Amino acid sequence: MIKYNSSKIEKKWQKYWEAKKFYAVKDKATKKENLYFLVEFPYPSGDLHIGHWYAFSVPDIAVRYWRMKGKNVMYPIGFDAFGLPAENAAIKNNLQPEDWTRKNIAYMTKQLKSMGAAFDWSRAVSTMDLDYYKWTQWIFLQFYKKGLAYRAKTFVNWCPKDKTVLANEQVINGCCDRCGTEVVQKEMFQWMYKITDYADKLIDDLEKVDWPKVTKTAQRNWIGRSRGAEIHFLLPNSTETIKVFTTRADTLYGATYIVLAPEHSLITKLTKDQYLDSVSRYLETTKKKSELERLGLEKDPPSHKATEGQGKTGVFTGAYAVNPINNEKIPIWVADYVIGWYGTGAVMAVPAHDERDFEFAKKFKLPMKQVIKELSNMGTSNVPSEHSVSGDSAYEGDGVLVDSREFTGFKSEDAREEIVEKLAKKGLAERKTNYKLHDWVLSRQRYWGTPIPMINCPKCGYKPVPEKDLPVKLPKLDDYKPSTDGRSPLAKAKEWLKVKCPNCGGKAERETDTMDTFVDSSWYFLRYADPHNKKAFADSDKMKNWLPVDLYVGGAEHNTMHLLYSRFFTKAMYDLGLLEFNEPFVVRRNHGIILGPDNQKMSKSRGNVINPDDLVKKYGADAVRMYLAFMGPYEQGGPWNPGGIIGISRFMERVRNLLNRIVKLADTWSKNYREDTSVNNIKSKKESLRFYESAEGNIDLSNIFHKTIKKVSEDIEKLSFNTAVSALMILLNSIQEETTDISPGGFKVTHTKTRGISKPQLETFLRLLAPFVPHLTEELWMNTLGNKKSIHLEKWPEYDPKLIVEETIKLVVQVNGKARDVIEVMAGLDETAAREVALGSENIKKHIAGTEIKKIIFVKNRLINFII
RNA sequence: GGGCGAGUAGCCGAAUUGGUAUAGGCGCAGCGCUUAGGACGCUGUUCCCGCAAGGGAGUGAGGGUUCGAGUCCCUCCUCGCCCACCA
Repeated sequence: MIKYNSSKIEKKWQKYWEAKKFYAVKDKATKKENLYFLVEFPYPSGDLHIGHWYAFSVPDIAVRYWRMKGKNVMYPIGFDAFGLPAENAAIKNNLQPEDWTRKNIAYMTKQLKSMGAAFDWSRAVSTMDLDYYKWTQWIFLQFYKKGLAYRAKTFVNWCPKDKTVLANEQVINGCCDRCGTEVVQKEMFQWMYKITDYADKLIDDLEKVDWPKVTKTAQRNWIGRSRGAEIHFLLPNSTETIKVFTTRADTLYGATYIVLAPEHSLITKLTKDQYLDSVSRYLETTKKKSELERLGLEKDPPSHKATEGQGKTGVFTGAYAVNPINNEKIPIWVADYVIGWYGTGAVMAVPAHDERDFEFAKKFKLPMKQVIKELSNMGTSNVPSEHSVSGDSAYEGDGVLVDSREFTGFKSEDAREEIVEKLAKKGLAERKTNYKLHDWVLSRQRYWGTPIPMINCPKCGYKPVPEKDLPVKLPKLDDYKPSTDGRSPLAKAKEWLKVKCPNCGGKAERETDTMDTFVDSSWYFLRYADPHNKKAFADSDKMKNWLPVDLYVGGAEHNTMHLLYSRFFTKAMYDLGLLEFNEPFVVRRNHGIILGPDNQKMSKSRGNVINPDDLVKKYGADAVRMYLAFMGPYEQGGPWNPGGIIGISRFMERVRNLLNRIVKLADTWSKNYREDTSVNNIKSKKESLRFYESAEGNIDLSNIFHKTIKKVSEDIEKLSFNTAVSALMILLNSIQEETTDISPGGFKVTHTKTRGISKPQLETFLRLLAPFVPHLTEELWMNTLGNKKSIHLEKWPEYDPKLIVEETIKLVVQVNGKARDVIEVMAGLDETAAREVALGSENIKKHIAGTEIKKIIFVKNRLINFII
């Protein structure tokens, strides 16, 4: 056999497909429905890892399948080119970020092409291209006009190492998600996107999309909608009130003190003189605390366990507030367990019914008052509650109110309504919904990003760059390193900085912050529909052809970042009349992560990194693709099994040998021996030939063929690639059992079972394999079988439901639920006949002998169960 | 602490949704390939008793529902991911 030179053959076909422009999809194809399959575009880190292969080459199977099914499938690719890692790497290597990134893009493009995926390179976009970020800026301006982009002073997450602000979503356990440095809180002026305007829609519209449950719940929790009320606590001798947010107005009678976050604006005003010292000391210490310390967490990132016994801290202000429901005077404390930015930054503490308040009250010996009783204790009010105040925990559940004047006896859910209602009439409360979601801080004090198209005029303030002046080009800077003062490096571009105010024409300066990379990637999927448009981010007719995205495959790490931002962009652009849909991705599927062979996350320091280039060199791209599809459920990922890929390699070799043998045999025989009856073994050889040339093929194989077509089709549609590969292996096993086996030296028939396979059947087999191993099947299709047109332009085989129906089935015969025999019977056998057959079995007779059959359970075409 | 998911052979994993548990692959073992070679072919491969026929046990642990449970319900254990003082 000729050795299969995978790298040579794969390159050959990649060039052929590219030259023929197979994958450059037209916006419209006659009589073909458009499908838009999207994978998350890669960050140009410089090297394609196995995870990229998993993310891109496996969905490519579905892309190729749907193309063969007659759809016009767009499968675009691009680069998320701006961002911190590129800039940091460039600093390290003493290069310009642009040069570093362009070099990586060039190299990764080469690597990506080696996958043999059906990417449409003619639509490739890169977020660092002027043509692209012009529109990132343009969209910013549209948002700005509608008040969806604004500048404000706010507490932000500041990474001291990367010297930039981070969005909330980019802070993991109080640390920078890029470098792991502990984040500090800083109050700064920042540009923000008003994503909070869309909080409700972002939650409610999750109903409309087919997304993984985890992603949906992650988004719901992240947005964190909670419905409750704001209650006003009065300050004696003052017109001011302290507003607190609560979801538990039913516990209002149990409020025994008020807690203000250290950031609360009223603290200095209301603190009594003799407490000023201790309060200001407390504020100082909290300021110095990191997020982690404030949470009472250990600093060690791996554990992050709550430190035992450390407990809560706080200080009394000397002031009191009046509970509006019962006019009780309760003390006002300051404690950092209350978060400044959430709700009103103040809470009413109900230690009897809230764990945190309980802990605090216990430590500072503050009173506790039980006002809720568990429902199970109803009617037995003399029995002390299990969760009495003197216990060691608070009762946080709903129940029945006690000690709450006219509301005593109310159920929690009713009391919540009634109490707020009563106070609202006096203007002392209002219903309120709060969200955990913050506005999205989009400005970054770094160089390598999209410049924010704003101008700061000393007279007129911030003014947008006129649209005609877009793009605001990112200037080349010799020293682009971040500065310690928090000012963006762009401030160093002295000439670039100077600009006329669009309002008054006076001297002004450009905004020097750049945008978060997540802004760039929040709309890239729109650009693919019309990537070369000079007049708009995308033409609306072209968008109609493709959008919204039909299937978006990517990693679960984007659940609360990219996927949330993209949805916000889509909704905001929809409201601006720029889009005709308000959800960007109809179907979303998360892929798993490939771990190292040691079941650990791949990392250089662990030395468990699998390099796809080496694998491609050794086994070929086809084998790598197919193995990744085969190794397990796609959503699950899992450890890389170094031995496993050999199985795929063997499978491919068997396919090759099968084709080569049969074609060679057929050729030789049709040329030399068709009419010759004198040669030994002529019968079986002739029979093989007859099968090969017959149109209907081997009837004995048609059942397995049609079953496989059905199975593989359904599995690909479900993205259940591993079981699809399995089915193909089973098919090959069946074919080989039924086919001529020839030794390499000659035409010796070694098996008696030989029945042969027809050319149409072989071709069907290759078509089924084409999405999985595009290069191998193309080689066999065009070279071995001599077809003129590419297999990737072929139609996907259809199955005939009639040929899937089994003639016989295996009837399982059970006695008392235990399988005792399996009998092959005609399909569709009814109970009476089945019982007769089953009772004929010796083994069944043995088990039933001497007893009476009490009951028979019969499942057609499956089993019969005798209960004795 | 909360949420979600998972646990099946030596390993990766299947299982028509409640109907023969372990398909397919890896690994391992045996045999074959009238020249070698293997990324070749065939056969076997859950455990225990048995020459075999056959029987018993068996899907993290324990219990339940059912003629029948990997699948449904309850309790618990382990692992993974996400969130986390959000009032």
